[in-house]
Amino acid sequence: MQSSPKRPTMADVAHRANVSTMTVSRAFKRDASVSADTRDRILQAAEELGYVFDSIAANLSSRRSGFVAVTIPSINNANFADTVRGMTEGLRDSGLEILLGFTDYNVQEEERLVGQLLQRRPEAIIVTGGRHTPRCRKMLANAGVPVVETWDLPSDPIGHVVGFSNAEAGRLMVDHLVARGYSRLGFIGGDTSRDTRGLDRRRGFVAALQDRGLDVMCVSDLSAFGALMECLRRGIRVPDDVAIAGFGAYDLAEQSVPSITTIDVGAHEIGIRVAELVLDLLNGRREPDDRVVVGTTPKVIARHTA
Amino acid sequence: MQSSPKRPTMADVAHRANVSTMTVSRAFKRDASVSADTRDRILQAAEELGYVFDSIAANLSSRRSGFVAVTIPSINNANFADTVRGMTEGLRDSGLEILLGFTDYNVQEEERLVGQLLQRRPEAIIVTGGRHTPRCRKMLANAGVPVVETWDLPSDPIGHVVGFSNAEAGRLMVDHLVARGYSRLGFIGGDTSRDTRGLDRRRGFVAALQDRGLDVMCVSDLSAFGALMECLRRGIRVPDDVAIAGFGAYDLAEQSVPSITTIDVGAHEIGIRVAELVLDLLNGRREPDDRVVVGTTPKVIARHTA
DNA sequence: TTGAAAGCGCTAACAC
DNA sequence: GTGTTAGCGCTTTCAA
Repeated sequence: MQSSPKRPTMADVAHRANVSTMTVSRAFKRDASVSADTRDRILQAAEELGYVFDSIAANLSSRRSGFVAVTIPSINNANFADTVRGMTEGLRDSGLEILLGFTDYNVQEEERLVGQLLQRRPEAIIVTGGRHTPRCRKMLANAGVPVVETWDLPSDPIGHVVGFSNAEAGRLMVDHLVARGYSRLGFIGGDTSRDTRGLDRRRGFVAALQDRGLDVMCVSDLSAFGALMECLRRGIRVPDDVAIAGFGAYDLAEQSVPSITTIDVGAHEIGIRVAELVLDLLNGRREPDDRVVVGTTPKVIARHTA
Repeated sequence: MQSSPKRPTMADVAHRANVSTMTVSRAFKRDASVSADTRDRILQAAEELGYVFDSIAANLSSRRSGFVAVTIPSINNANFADTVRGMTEGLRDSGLEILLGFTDYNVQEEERLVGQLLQRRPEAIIVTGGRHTPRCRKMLANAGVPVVETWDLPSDPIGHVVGFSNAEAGRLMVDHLVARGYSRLGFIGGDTSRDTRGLDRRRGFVAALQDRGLDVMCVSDLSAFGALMECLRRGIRVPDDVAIAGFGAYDLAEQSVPSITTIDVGAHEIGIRVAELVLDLLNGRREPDDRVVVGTTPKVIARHTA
């Protein structure tokens, strides 16, 4: 599958342009200390040879991979996708690429994934959530690069944090519902043992209910839409007979008729903030040792279902 | 940021376990030709030293990156996310990792991205769509690794193809609508110059209309939901006053009341098929030179809006 | 089953 | 502004 003979290397380009490989190397990283003339010759020689820069070799030599490793639970989730998009935007023009992995909401899988990602020598590693296996924590702590936990506010962070309290988000919604006069509240979702952030929101929700001595009835995440549609099918009036609130501020919740009351956690902004933090850390604008905790603030978006 | 002194290398592990680095290397890739006893010693030494395998060095030496490069237009799209998920599943246990990049529906950006990805020496490259800049086509054609175009059925493929005709998908929906007695059809979306697949669907749709001499009114993609909700707001009855059909078979379309007629293109299956193809190619189960075209078949899912 | 030697294709560090 | 030297940390290849 190799293009017939053998890929050209910098040495080939150097030879053709009558310079040393070092000069070729400089020309390719826009190092100012190459004369315009020389650079032109080099780039032309490279073009003629069909030379493609080999970053693996560059990475090994410079001991910089150019990667930021990122783990998210799933790619099929608009919230995490927004966060990754934020990171992508924030890292644009930094020369860093995102190496993305999916944990499938499973800490065992996360452990495996983190181990694998670290072998690629990322310059920073960003994980979703603050709960990990002991072995995973240890790997992260010993990685020797900045670690950022997101989408959570762990009490014992490994390194840096950009996120919010999921329990607090749950409480927030109870406050909202109670203020609207609802008194029999329930929670749909977040009961799988794997989505620990969903569980945290449920806990916060239930705890807030208990504080008030209220009953339980119905609230959810994306499933709010499913619940709403089911109510329509059954002729249950929303929000008159029952209120429904979601979580995540999906586009869908806004479009929906009636539009769905939800919590916006600023998923995209989390990504942006993470990127800023990582760049500050990597460029020495921030000391690696001062642990940064960026608390983002979930907000209730009051709409028509609650 | 380095763990104080210096990361341990294979040589350190070898030294501690009283073997050569070569034996350590073998132990780490579960090479059978290492005695169980020796391997145990090595793994223990590695554990004690906190050794982390450096795949960059391994990649350079073996000239295998372990990467499959993948470009998709956006991470915020359930369809492409499904495809990536399919690939992830299909490549699990193959030792290959996905290096994902986003083009933002922009062929210029795709060109830049492909250039960047190729520098990482992927073992195969998978791109979304069959339209690329000339320079991008050239890079792909000369990459020296399998190239797969997806989500399209280009007339002049670069390498392999796993996809479907977007124009055909457009026609399919016209057939469906006409069969249901609708005669004034329109198309919402696919008019940005960048989403060429959306445009193709529109073309197929319009071409099919012209074949029948019909008027134009309203059809869409995810926007079908938006259109539907707007109709509800205005008291327009769907599908009595107007029919609405979407594209992509999002969960939302099924949940929605009324549920939305749509086209399922088997996004997840595309990912699975791509992974199979790539593995066949890489393992020599298939000749790299026989161009494979896997045509997937979009299907209309008739529901309540049309 | 194990080891020695020779790189992989770049860049750091230092000359000039 | 450009070149030389010496690796980066692994694996390939060949021997034993």
